[in-house]
Amino acid sequence: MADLTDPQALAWASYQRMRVRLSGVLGRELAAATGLSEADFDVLVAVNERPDESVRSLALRCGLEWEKSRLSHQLRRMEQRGLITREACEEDSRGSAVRLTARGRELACEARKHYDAAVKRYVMDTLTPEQVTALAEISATLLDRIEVTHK
Amino acid sequence: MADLTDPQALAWASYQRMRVRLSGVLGRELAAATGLSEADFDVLVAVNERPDESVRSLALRCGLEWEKSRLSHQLRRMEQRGLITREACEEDSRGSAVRLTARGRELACEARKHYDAAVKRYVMDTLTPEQVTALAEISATLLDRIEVTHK
DNA sequence: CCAGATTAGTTGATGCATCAACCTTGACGT
DNA sequence: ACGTCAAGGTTGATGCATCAACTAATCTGG
Repeated sequence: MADLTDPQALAWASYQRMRVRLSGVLGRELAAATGLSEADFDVLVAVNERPDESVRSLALRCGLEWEKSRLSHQLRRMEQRGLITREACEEDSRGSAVRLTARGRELACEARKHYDAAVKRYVMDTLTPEQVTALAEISATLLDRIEVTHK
Repeated sequence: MADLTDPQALAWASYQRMRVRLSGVLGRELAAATGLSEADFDVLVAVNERPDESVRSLALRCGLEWEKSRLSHQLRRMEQRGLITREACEEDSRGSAVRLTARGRELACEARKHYDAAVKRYVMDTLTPEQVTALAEISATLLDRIEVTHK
């Protein structure tokens, strides 16, 4: 129950700084290249990866692990900008179905290319393969730890 | 210039998920324990760690690596909630100096304890020492990579 | 079949992050 | 000195994230 050791504190500080800077540059490059935010991007990709024409909000929400109000607000903004459309859902008339517009589909592909390239450039080409593996394992371990206590 | 490999894509997905969930639980626990946001916390700790009574906004900004308008907005909100006070700066009459209120100082200590304990619990006690070291190295490497191209 | 509980989704409010525009004050070259 | 320019900070606008309250449709037990 002791405090953090010095190396631990330094490791944490370094991680925090990296996390902030990295998502900063990735978000900025994405916005510069496509005009999309990361939230836009996540939604577009999630919808586009589906084989079906349209996706239920519910399915999106589960895939993204977002709160329902977050998704609702986000979809409203994206609809206003002409990236998606929303229509009634057949199976459940409470639900709604999301469909990409032509522009939405186009941007989804474009953005995916830019984003993956940036991840490659900033992360994958910078770390050794062993480090990439280590990062994956660390992430998986921490995720487990979180999910153990938070149901 | 190829795409991400499958393991790379999985590693990235895992990292992203961990990043979101971890800062989620840490932020939530901090808020539950103290009523502070992470932004509040960062500012309080940064001010409190100074030996001096009051700190210039400029110094804070550099330490936190925040934009000036971000800090200004944050300080306004914190002032309204009675965590800090702001006064004119002697050396440079453009500047402003920040001082913690009694409540601010108290919360800073309280929050630090809770936060460090949570980092220990979720991260340091979960990873092996080697993994902590690896994470620190990975973070430092990525930070270097980012700073090479940006600035 | 119906009453109560769940669930899908929306809405409004608030805090946080960023951008651009602005104001004041200090710095500097001439 | 003085004119110009840069720097410290504030403000307003917008988008994103979360919470709580709400509506409407579905499910479930009796």
